[in-house]
Amino acid sequence: MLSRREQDTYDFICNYINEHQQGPLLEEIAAGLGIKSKGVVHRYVKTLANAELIELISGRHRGIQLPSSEPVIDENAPVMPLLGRIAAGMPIEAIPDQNEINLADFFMGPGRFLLKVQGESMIEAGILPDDIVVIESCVTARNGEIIVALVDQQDATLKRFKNNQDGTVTLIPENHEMQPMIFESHRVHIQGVLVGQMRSYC
Amino acid sequence: MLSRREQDTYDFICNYINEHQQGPLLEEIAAGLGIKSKGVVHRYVKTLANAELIELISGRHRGIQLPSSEPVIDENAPVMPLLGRIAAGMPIEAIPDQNEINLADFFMGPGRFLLKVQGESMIEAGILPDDIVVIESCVTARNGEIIVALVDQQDATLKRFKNNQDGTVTLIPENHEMQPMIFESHRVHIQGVLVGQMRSYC
DNA sequence: TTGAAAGTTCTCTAAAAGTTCTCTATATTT
DNA sequence: AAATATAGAGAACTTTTAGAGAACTTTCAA
Repeated sequence: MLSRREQDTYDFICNYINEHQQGPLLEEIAAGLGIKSKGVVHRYVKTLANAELIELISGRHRGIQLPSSEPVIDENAPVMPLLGRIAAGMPIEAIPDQNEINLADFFMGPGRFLLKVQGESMIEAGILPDDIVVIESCVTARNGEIIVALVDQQDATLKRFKNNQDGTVTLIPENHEMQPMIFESHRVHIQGVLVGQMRSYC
Repeated sequence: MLSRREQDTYDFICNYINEHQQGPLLEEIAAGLGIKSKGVVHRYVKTLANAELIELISGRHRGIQLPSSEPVIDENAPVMPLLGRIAAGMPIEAIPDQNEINLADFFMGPGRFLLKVQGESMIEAGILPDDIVVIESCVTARNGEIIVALVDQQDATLKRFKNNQDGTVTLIPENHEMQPMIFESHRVHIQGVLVGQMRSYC
């Protein structure tokens, strides 16, 4: 986590490189932030380099760069062939421009985790008991998204989310045998939103 | 269970981080709750950290964070943390002896491929349009399995399989608006059986 | 090649923010 | 009535953040 002035320094560097296609001098950063000592700026710059937000070529004039993003190629990538669409019609209709799916790309991402589903409250959304759901951590959701919500710090459930804009929220099960539940907003804390689902039949 | 003011503090922190993308100062919380002493606020904050509702970077200014979804994900290995079961009950019930799922193990195997689902014929089995299904190639199936069947070398469909033992088979859609179809066995060729299913909400 | 310009490393200062106390008061429970 | 949990004030202290500036080393261009 960056302090205020570290953040300022980072913002300045990004803007500068954007405009000039080269890194700023320490003294330019200092002037830009209203700091008189380049030693101070150098301290911030080193912190940013440490956090790998920038790259620093030691000693070099204007040796501040944005990090070179080298795409890492995974040798044994979890890639499976995607043959086509299945339904009535031709035996199997090919899908143009997509002939494989990378499972990692499909499901994985920062802040994501899995939960096993218990109960039938989301059955009409195609989420069955013992399915695995992929959740991305966050604290807010848009209306209509399916979320993991913690009510009163006690009960975690998977439900469709609706903010009623009057200090209450509604958690909607996708099962016509169950009723939507209305809670005061402060009782409901969002743990994450649903981004994927998977099921094994073995 | 949290006391009233602890709950207030937690709500304030969540809202603050939501709006500002950074943690609040103790004095900002104090002002927000109408408390004059930052010592008091610090006591509440420590309780929340203790309950692991927030994370506290000791000493740091604005060092209040929402809990980092701890399990750090290695982008290169198709392994994701499996946190537990979700439903009513405890916040999240841990699953003993299984805390991660390897996507490759979960889905991949020799002779397996993917198909994208078109149509709603299997909707009551939790298989929706645009879902991806994992199929394992084979030429026979047991009753009750969901298979990819090719009828008259022309029409490939995903249906539940039943061998009637009288020279006919029944292909059963999981949608009460559609009718099961009976074919003479020689007209139906099994392409593979359903072993997995996945869906992305992004 | 050489000197100005730029980067690096330091020490020092001060304000801001977090931490740890003690003290008080009011409910609520036993 | 005593014990306990909750709620708040505020003082004293430590650590972090922010900045100034001096001394030094390295880079780079005339």
